[in-house]
Amino acid sequence: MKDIFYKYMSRWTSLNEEDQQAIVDEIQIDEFKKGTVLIIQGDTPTKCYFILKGCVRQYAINEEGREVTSNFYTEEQAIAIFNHHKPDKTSDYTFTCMEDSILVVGDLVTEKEMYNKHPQLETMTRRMIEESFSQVQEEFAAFIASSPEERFKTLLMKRPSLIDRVPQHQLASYLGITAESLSRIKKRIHQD
Amino acid sequence: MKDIFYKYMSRWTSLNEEDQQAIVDEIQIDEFKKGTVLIIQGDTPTKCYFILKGCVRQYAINEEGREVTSNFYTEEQAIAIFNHHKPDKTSDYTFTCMEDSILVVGDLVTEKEMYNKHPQLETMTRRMIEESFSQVQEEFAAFIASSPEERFKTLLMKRPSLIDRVPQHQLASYLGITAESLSRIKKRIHQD
DNA sequence: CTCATCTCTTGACTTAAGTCAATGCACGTA
DNA sequence: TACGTGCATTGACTTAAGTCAAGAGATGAG
Repeated sequence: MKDIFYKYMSRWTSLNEEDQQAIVDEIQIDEFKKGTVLIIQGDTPTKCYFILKGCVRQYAINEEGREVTSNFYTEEQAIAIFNHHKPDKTSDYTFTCMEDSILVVGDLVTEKEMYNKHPQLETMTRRMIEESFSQVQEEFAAFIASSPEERFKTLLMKRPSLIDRVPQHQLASYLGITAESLSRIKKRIHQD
Repeated sequence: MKDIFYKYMSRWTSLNEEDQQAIVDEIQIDEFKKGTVLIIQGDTPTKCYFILKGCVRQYAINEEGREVTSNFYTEEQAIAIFNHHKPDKTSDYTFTCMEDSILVVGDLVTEKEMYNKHPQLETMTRRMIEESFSQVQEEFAAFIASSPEERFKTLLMKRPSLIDRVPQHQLASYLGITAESLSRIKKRIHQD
């Protein structure tokens, strides 16, 4: 499992193998059962996560008490929650495992120590964050410009595995439509 | 004008005043006329920008030849475009000044030198990027969960100055609806 | 001043998404 | 096995967003 993280990290840094291995040796990897709640909406998270295997859903309960899914994280994605600019530092979202998962667990409290200990780690994470940020910006721009049917088609193209891994009504929520509408869109598409 | 940037920067770093001033002394500030194109879709940008005064629109021409607006940047916002993960490093968007603007201009080529010269600069930019990223994630999640009317209301609440500064049909595009629909939504709201 | 261009509103009409409800199927637990 | 729960589909109906087009007003250039 650590190989996966090692390989992933190699994309981001010019650390020599020794330093890179030192970082990898220090990371904590845990297994979580399907249904595990990693972070609860309203709580202040002390951990961050990187997915080696599995799928994690990000959702919130809105003012009407309904669940609204805002993201699914899968293999080789970091669950990037930055809340230190918020006064109370609480998370607006709940994160749960949609299936048995294996995650790298980072400690937000000792984050700074890690940066001091491995000076190039900050460059690495900055670049990782930049890519994630860039991708989210692109996805957001595409979402704005798309109809619900186009959004579903994009999902089929870019993240087909989600279809098998998460319930359709949650996918619908993630696409900003109702489960009924998604059902109809699927029917329409399969007739084409 | 440099005061604005200095004050903004103070939020992000524990640099002493001297170091901070050194960075501020080094930055380049330019004025741009309304209509100036900063970055053209398809080109490879060599500059990045931070807005001291003014408004910049991000848009793309889609496959049907229509303009789709995906963001407006206003005072104290960085135009954060990270494309080094793309093979050809080109920008998917065009950026134009919606009004006369004053911008901090950063050079992407000498970026690394700046980080080496001011070691804490990287921490500062990482934290700035983290906040921007967090905000975009929140906006994206809210967008997904909202109806067009709710999106407009949110815009009224969070960024009211955009109403006076950009044409309504571009606002509509940014909200993912047609100009006609936005007109109708405004009418509906003003009757309430 | 005239004219062209751009922007916004509005009406008529269409389309698709939302709401409510019912049905059937799959799965997990006792 | 029976039952409860969760999920997906479907129908009836409503609502709102999209499309097309026209009209009016504002602005800038010649």
